[in-house]
Amino acid sequence: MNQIICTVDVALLTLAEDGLKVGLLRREREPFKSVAALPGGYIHQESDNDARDAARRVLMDKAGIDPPYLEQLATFSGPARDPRGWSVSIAYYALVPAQLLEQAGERGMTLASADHPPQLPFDHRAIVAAAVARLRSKSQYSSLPCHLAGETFTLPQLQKVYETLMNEPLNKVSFRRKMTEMDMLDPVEGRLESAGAHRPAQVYRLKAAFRDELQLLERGL
Amino acid sequence: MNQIICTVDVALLTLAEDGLKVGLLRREREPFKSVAALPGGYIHQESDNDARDAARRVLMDKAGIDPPYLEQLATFSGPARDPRGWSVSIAYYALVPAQLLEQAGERGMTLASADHPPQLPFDHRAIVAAAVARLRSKSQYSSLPCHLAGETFTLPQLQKVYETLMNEPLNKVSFRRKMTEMDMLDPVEGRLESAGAHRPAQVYRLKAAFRDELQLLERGL
DNA sequence: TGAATAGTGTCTGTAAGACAATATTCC
DNA sequence: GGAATATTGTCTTACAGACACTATTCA
Repeated sequence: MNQIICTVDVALLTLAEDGLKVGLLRREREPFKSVAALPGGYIHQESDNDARDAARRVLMDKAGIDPPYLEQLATFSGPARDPRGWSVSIAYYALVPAQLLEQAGERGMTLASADHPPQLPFDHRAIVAAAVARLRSKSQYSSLPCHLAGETFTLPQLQKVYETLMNEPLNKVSFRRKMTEMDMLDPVEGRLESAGAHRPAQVYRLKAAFRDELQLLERGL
Repeated sequence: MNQIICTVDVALLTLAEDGLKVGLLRREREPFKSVAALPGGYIHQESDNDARDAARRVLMDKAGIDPPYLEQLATFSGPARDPRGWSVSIAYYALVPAQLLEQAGERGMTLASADHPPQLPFDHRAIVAAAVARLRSKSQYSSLPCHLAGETFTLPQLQKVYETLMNEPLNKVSFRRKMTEMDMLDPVEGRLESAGAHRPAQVYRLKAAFRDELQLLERGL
């Protein structure tokens, strides 16, 4: 009997100077051997305790990345998305600060625009589009973007992250009021200077309670 | 080689007098034969064009229901959730007005509390919990609850639906302002009287554009 | 006419955005 | 001191909720 192919794929998202990026790797095997695609692979029944485990394993094995934020996105399925036959891909998306991706660059990972990705095999463009939509949607009313800002960051930096994701300028006073209200940041001793001759900004880090769990806002922004 | 089991399960949600309900069917086969569970079944590679098709087919075949709203919820997976072995269940949730479920009652469907479901096989309780959480979350800021109100409904009826889902009373004036702002309802000619001696309410129906697509609110409620 | 609920007008408090003043750093 | 950006204070505007009034039906 013809069996359904069960895989996981991960849209690894990060924020670069020129916008939101998705990480791609050249495929090591057929189909689409040596074509750039989302990191993905078969579920291993012996070693994976669930699909999330499989996604983590794939990221670690193929890119050397242990993502600080990983969430199930959606499952893509059908007879035509994979030339090998009827397939199911449980898709995840991960958020990684730009710094962390540098290591992965050495392992062959390249970054492509997440908003206008190049041609990709399978239905990976649909997966990327869904990941970007999910990220943008959740950015409206949650702490999700913090995971793109890195381990520590200043409020002006974090505001720029939100602004890039939401694609609109935010009111500085309102933004700070919201961040205070969310009560999810811890100030880090010492401060940080930016480009130079001006007042340095306070450095913050996400409170431990919000590393794995999102903080939601009642009214958005 | 041991193959992964690929199934779909559907949490069929409806609103009764005493709260949110989930539809259960007695299983026709092993495992858990004749135990009440969510409607579900194998993906059929020959006939299903994707997992959503499988979910529709399962609902139609086993309950005779063509749900007005059906959305992918999440995928549950692991070696232990199904005694047959490592399995993947692509879970969906469907919203059905109470009226529509009456037909299904004749086909053996029973309703259980969705908030406090009885013991269920597999990880069906987790699926129900996820479906309820998703519904409640989306009710805050979208037109989703309309699909529980039936084909046509009055604004007071719709407000009660929202109130039940959100588990809090809503301001009448604000609620109506929001509904007007969302601009998703068409008034139906004629009116409707409720329990009797008082002014009848205008009957509305969802505009066609919002039958399959949700309308989202900027600020919630 | 009275009871009951539908639908609307209006006031008030709260929260978001605009604007601007103050703070702190490097040169 | 001057430039530049961080941070905070305050005013204005928009919107959500409270309250109350009008509308419409049935008995």
